[in-house]
Amino acid sequence: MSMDPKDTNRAAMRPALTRDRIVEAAIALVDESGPDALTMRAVAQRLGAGAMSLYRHVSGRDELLDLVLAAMAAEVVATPLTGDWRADLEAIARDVRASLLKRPHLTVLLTSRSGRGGAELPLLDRTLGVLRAAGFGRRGAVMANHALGNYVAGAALWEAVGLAGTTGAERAARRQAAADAVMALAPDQFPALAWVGPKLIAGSTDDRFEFGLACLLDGFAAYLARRLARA
Amino acid sequence: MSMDPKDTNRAAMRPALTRDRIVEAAIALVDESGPDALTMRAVAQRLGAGAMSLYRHVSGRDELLDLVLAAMAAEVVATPLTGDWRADLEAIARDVRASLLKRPHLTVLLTSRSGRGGAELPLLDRTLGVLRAAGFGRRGAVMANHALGNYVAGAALWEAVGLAGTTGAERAARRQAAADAVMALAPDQFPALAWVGPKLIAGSTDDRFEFGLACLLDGFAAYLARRLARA
DNA sequence: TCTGCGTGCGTACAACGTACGCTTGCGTAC
DNA sequence: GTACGCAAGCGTACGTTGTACGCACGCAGA
Repeated sequence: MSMDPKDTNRAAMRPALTRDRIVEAAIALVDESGPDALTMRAVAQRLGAGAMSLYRHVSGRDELLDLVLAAMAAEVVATPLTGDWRADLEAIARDVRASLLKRPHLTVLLTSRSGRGGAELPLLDRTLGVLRAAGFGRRGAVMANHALGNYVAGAALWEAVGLAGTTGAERAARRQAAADAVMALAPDQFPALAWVGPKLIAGSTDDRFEFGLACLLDGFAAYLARRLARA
Repeated sequence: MSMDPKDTNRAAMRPALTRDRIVEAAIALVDESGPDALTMRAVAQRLGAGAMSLYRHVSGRDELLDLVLAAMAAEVVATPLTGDWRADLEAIARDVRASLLKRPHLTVLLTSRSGRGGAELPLLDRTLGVLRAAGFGRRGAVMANHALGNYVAGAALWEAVGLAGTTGAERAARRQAAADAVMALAPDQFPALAWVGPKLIAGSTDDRFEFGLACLLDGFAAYLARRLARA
């Protein structure tokens, strides 16, 4: 009797709860329904489980968020390095940005949370390695890493916040509305804004990202040149 | 009887509720007790009022957050411009960073929220004006503005998250703990990390900010030089 | 004096995170 | 076969949150 397959009165006929399955469900939930949807009850329901069952595998909502962050960090692709430091740093920056923008809701959710888990350590090591090979000293490498990280994080966060309205059409409409609002301002109050005019929303966000990245790397190159000249 | 000063059975003997007073109380609350303390009930209590009274002046928590954001943006000091574009951009970047770091809790709270109010327009106009005078074209000015904004926002956010543990002593301890954790890693797993070693936390955050800022502005200068050469 | 009407607030409700303790089924010792 | 222990799952309950609803009061105009 105990082996009777009909004995499914328990909801036990399901893949069993694990940390990984919980994290996966949480990510899917946020992807579909936005950051506010990440509640313990919703995650549990998605797994066909009761809310309190999650606490057998996760110490609480906070830890779940940390695990989600770690899972995202682990997903950052590791483009093979070429040996050209500039190309390598560009690749790293683009990969990280792409990973963050793939899940804008989570990006917004997670930027207000430090790296409590060490999930970003491989990325950090990669970046520092490239900087070292490029000729940076220890101090310079640390500072350059921070500069690059700050820029990429800031850009991705800004874009992710703007992507909160999910659909592409809605995003375009919002951009246009913002531009119209700016255009409607008194030109004498904001002369520079009036000067740029519609160009304020011209160009893709990709282009903007690349511009800033190029400027930053130009700065790195200049620093390296000065450093080399001193030696 | 109605004019009897003893008629204070109502709690009406208080400065009266206004949007401004509510926003002010909210900011003070977050400053003192962290982002989680910003609840409608807590704000009301700080004003000696009932929770629902706030809703006469503010449509809800969301609008209150927007108002707080606007108040912070309005607080950014406007250092007089010198005419030297590089010095002016540096001053703007430092002012914004300083304003954000003055209230790290609020910075964390607000970065996940786009500028729904137009409070940052004066700043935007200022920056674009400097870029225009520096010789940027419309498109270039917009991109440079974004690059600078992304960097400053990213740096300030990152620092603000780290500053969540309020006291200076606690911050230092946390930094040291993080460094120790990194040092304890297997050097063969993270060779570049082992290479930088204790330098990972050397230097002030101010220095790091200045380094990235200088690199970015070097990149701007290079762009301007190329642009001038083409013309 | 009567009639609004804006301001403040008390109550109530749904949703949240989660502490506590019960049930249930399996692995092992006798 | 029987008893036991243990871990996984979950039901209930509590405190806290944002806020909808409607009442009470004091002052303006008739």
